Amino acid sequence: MSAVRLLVLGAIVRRGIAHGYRVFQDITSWKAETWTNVKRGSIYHALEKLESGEMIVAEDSGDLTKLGPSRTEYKVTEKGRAEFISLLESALKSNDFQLLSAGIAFMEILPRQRVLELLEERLASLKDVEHFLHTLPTEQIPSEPSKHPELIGVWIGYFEYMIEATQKLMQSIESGNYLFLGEKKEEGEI
Amino acid sequence: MSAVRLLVLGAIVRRGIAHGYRVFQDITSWKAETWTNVKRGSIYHALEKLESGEMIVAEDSGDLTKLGPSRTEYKVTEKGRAEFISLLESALKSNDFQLLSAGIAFMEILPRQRVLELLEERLASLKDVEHFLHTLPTEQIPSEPSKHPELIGVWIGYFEYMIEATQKLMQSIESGNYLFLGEKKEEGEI
DNA sequence: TATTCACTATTCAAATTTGACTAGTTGAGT
DNA sequence: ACTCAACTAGTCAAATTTGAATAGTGAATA
Repeated sequence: MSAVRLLVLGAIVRRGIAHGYRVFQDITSWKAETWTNVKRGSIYHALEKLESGEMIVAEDSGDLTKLGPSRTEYKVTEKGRAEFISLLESALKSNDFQLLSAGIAFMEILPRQRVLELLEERLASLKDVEHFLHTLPTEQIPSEPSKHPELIGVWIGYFEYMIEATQKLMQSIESGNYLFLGEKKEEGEI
Repeated sequence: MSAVRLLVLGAIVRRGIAHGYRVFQDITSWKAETWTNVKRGSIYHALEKLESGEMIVAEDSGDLTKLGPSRTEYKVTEKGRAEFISLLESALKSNDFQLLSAGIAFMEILPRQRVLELLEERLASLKDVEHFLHTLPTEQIPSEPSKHPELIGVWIGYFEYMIEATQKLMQSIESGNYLFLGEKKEEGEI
């Protein structure tokens, strides 16, 4: 599963209400050319699919006074919000980096403890893959691509980095950074 | 561009001749569940596209004696080989990790010096992105996803790792590992 | 020997992604 | 006033990806 639905739902959730081009603008402004590469077309398609699945509804009212080309504004339904939470949770568990990125972007929508649980799951899965990669045989003059030391090496390094990054993220969350669901600014003790 | 065409062409190049399922088997055996995630359907589609573009040709002869369901065997044409080289070169330049992986898998098909040039280009591009990421503002309580310190941080770390991995790879190639195009086993000096 | 399971091999429809196109609005310069 | 470029907003066809369906063969087993 790609990150498009998660990003689109998240963009509308943040705004409360939004039309396609606004969602596109928001997402591309977040992306920084790197962690997202969502095209306009995919966004409009996702909006159609989400609408037909009753995750979002088109709002006719809104600023009819506004200028510019006509547009359709959408709001997220209850069902859509549930879907958003579900996508967000699997993004944080997934070991796909694009999904993790989107997950981090929206993680404060979940309770702190829940995020830590999900990242713990992710960590376990990353470690499994890393371990598996270490079991693969390599050959100095590789007889087939899967045995290329550089290929295996670069992937082991990647998973090592992902493990480290996940642990650092968890520590940062554990140490009280950011405001998660149900938390208030300026807390003293508790 | 995805890695499918590169992988399919590469798989046929390695075999000299191959049918779709063989290509699928080879690719999935290389992948180790991690660096490729190519589905059967995509391979057959790629074969059709490559055939219609005259990158490969179907061979009717071959082992007619072989058992099992009927199949179509393909060979790579001159044009296809040129395309393969071109895809391989852009894969090694690209800062997409999937493409780099496929590029590494086949890199010995190019001359050593050429691979180093391509990786040098990749390195420059990675450094540009890393520098760009450092210019992005962050906020401790992020007002929008793009300003999330964890998000930016995790991506900076990722590019740092990619830069490091590319440099290590280049050093390994420079130090004489592997046999590239035009090189022979068991060389003494020169 | 009939059944079931696993493997080989391909095809196809449906979902998704991409990139190009249309079209209205605003603002800057001439 | 006129033109041109840039931005806003959306649509659409074509390309690609996905996952399920089909179908043949061999091997095991009850």
